[in-house]
Amino acid sequence: MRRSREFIPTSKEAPSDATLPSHIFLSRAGFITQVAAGLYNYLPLAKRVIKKIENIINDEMQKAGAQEVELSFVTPAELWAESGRIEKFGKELLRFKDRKENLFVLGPTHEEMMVNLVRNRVTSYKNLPLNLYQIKTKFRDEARPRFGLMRGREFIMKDGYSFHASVEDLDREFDAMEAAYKKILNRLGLDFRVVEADSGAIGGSGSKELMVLADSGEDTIAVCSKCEYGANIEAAKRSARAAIPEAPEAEFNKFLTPDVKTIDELAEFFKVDPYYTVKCVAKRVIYEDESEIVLFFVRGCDNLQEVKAANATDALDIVDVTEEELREIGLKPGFIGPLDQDKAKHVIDADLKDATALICGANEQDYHFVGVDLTVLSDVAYFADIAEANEGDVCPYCEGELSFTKGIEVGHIFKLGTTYSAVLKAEFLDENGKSQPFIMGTYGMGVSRLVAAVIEQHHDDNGCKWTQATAPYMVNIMISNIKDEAQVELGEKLYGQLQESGVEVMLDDRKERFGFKMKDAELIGFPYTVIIGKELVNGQVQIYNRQTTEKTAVAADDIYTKIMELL
RNA sequence: CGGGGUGUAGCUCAGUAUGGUUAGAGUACUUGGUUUGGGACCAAGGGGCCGAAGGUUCGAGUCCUUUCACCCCGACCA
Repeated sequence: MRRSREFIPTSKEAPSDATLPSHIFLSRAGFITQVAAGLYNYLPLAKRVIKKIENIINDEMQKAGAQEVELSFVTPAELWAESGRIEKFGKELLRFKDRKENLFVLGPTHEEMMVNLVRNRVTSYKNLPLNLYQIKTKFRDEARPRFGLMRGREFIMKDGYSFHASVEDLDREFDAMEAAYKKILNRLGLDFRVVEADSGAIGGSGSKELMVLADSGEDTIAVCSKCEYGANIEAAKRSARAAIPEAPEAEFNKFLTPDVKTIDELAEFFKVDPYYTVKCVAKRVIYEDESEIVLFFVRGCDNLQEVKAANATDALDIVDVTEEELREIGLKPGFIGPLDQDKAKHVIDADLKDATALICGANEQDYHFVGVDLTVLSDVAYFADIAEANEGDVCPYCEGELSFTKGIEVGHIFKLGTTYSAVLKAEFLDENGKSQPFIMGTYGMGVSRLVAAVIEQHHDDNGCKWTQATAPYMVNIMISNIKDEAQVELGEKLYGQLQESGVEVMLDDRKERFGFKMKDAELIGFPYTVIIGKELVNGQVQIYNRQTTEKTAVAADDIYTKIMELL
């Protein structure tokens, strides 16, 4: 393509609200423009990148035996009512009526549609397994879209669904999809981690996220220093502490602790490590029809992990409570301990099971207990893993240390089991002629988010640095001075040669100055720019490598061969 | 959904406390000229319902009311 002809509106300034590099550079380099909150147009360059990513996904899905379909974007709300998700998804589902007053939604994900497609069409175990996927625009009416393509309301996602006759077969497919997803991300040239994750609202067991590592990532992930273990902070596990501080020695007793309310104050007051204190985090736990106050107890050195807490209580949601609400049910904020079980439901962190030598609130204004032995609660209290892993904690699988890093969630795979097939009555006949719901898996990958993720991981102050697999064009031929006939001649010749060879090449034939065109090339991020400029009189041109930002001199006669070697 | 902010040229923004010629700058765009290795310079141009509706006033970008949109922090987020 000739740069003078292609629609690439680059600009010096980014939209005022853009904060992430991907948002800034994709806007400035003319890949995307914003239309409304969370809605973007993809311009020619972005479209090329998207197609490349889609091609790689298609290729790997093909190899893994998955089949591509495309389901309608507008979907009948009835299906969502049938699965019960019309309530759960809430306002994120964009609903509207057609001229006949029938209610429809714009698909935010397609479990229902895919199950509906397969049910009553696949009816025998002989036709299983089956893996169907699509790459399609999705719509979620996010409360707060932000970060450009990273979190739009309209976005492109590859979503796949597999159907199996047995759990073992689902496990096999799940592993195969994980392997395929890894191949895709490797081919795209991304640095990523596969991490254990919370299953979220969609339900199911076995859930892994594919995280592209980038400082701007919205998710915190814990990774082990020694083994492959990685997990979203929401699901991160840990082994018991290796170095346990020396235990304070004290007989069980009640102590006057006036105004000592926080863990810091408490640890300071008794001169003990916070490890030996008990922290109470009170929350209001929301269920489908009701809510209640639940007291969560963790060690003073730990924090409550709310997703774990919600899972431990089967809650739909967890919200903060005020001190006033606690007083109303007879609790003393700042002095709440786990020994009185009668005022509210308790959940105690598993790490406190059988713990001794503790200091905790006495449920009495200005008093704490010391020398507390929680073994008395071992059989009566409810213990669960509700504490958030900390940096420096011990890996649950080896003796390595956990550290935190930020990641962009670009893929999520789950074992759904029969969650959807059961409610939607999608069944097949097994070997014994018995009717069974399909055992399902689901595999998502954010295509438009991947475009942003590539830039988050591959950019510098001057712009994008596309990886070889994602670059909209591999080579940019820059004619420094368009009035110099020799430069134009060589540029045109090389342009023709590269096109002949099937190289995706751009010819910058604009009547602009050298600096302007270089800045533009860097902003867009072509992997290689051939600079045909003033050195041509000496028979030399240069290759600018966007990755290394180095320029290499090459004899003009050899430039075609040199470029072909690089690709 | 709570709290806050902003809507003026394609883009980034002044101007609004105190109403008053024809509404500005930078950038981008058009034309001519100079320039040609890191977003150049000179000159001449085109481009605005000042988010929308209503009101106050002789007069509103500016004051009042309503409304819409976008953004930021938080909650939420397969």
